Amino acid sequence: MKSNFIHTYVSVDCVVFGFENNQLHILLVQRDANKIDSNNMKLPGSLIYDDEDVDDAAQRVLLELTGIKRMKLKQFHCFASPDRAKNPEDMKWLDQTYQPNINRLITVAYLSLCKIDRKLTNVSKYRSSKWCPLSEIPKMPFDHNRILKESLTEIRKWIEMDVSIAFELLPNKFTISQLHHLYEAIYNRKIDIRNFHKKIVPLNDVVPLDEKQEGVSHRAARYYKFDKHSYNKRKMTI
Amino acid sequence: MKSNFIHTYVSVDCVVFGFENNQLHILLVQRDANKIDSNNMKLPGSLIYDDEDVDDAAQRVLLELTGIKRMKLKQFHCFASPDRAKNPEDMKWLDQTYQPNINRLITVAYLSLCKIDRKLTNVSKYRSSKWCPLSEIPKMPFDHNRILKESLTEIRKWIEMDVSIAFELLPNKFTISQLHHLYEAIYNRKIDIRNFHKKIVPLNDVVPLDEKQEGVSHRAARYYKFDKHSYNKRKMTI
DNA sequence: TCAAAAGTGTTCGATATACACCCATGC
DNA sequence: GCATGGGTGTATATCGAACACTTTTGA
Repeated sequence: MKSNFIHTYVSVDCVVFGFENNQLHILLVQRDANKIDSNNMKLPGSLIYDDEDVDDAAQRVLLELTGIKRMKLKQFHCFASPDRAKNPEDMKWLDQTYQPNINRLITVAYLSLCKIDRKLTNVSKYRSSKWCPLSEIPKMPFDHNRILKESLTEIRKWIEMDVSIAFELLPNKFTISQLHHLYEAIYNRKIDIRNFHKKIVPLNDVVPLDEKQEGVSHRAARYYKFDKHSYNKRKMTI
Repeated sequence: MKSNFIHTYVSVDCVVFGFENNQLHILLVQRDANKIDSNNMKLPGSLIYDDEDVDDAAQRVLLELTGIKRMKLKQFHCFASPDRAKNPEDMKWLDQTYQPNINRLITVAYLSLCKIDRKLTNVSKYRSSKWCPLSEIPKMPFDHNRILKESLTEIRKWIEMDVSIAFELLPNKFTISQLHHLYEAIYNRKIDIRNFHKKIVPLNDVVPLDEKQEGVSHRAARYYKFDKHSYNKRKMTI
């Protein structure tokens, strides 16, 4: 009987995407209450409880972080390098935050999506959270930078399998231009707007409203909404 | 400080695909030495060691199982339901095989591929392993049946991202017919052979050999080989 | 009337699908 | 010569990429 089988702690970490000013943002939390600077941010996450599936743990983290129940969420990878939590500072933080002698920590990473204009109602645990533009992500503890990087290829796969996730990132009323910029941000490349329009037209679940933009110094764009119920019946793809 | 954060064991389980007689097969291992029957099979797997990444653990399992180093391998999901190891028989087996009081077990599932005609050199640990046709998979312990089911959608995604994995399942010399049947098996639907040929032609890395089938009672099929090196330089897709 | 973004159509090439016949071989 | 599977070609529809101009609005 082997004695060195691993007995470890397991955490979940969530990469929560938002979209604003034509840029993807990630929701980061402050790691320590006493150190308030942007080099002190991390992905939101938590150790999992003993009666909790990892999916449930991720939902709990998101609920505590945003006040939103049942957010869209997708597990994408388990990170388990033996030295992912071996940085002395990270180990000290684990000691203080959870309990001493966490000698190894495996994490399951999740993707999630949030309308960035939603009012977030942080509960206790997270002193401060912040939407950080993708271009300004600081160095983070553990392997959180790597997790974030891999989440970018995952969000593309996800949107290809299920367009509806795009609309999780947009306000309820949005313009085609916003949707277009979102796709450009996710794929990190220019997408021809004329061809883009043509792809949207056949999507019956993207429905034009009578309402238009107001107070813009150019032709006002029409607002659209996404009909989730109708979509869930017959799936579509962009 | 919460006391009910989980301190758990972590395992890897591998779904190893093979292909023979136009059917996908899965490599299963016998669970107990003393109970020799087909209702006693499971996915190959192992607890991970304390200095081991999950990827390495999966490689180790495959090495012990097949004698092959560095098999193609892809992590696809972490299964962590609190009651996935709560069946009394499964708990008893964990007790006996590893150590007592494994109260919770989380597993990370892997996909892998093997040429089914390779001679496997089992080492110690696995008394017996067996290629089981997909259509004859028995009821297995833990959530292994669910893991297997999810692996089927994963292998499609994988082959779409990287054709070369198809050739991991075929002999070094193969006919277009074999490749065709493999695709039909993976997608579980008929694929028009004429159109299939047309897709293969432009793939420069599938190279025709001078050799043909012998002793078949119909027109002999040409053998092809897959040029892995050439492929790795410029990726192609089917 | 100008600036700025909204919105619209056409052409072309590539790809996917559907479908039917001749070829080589062993019996 | 016939049964069996191997191998090829053509027509059509669909999709994606490239590309330029007119419209609406506020300033």
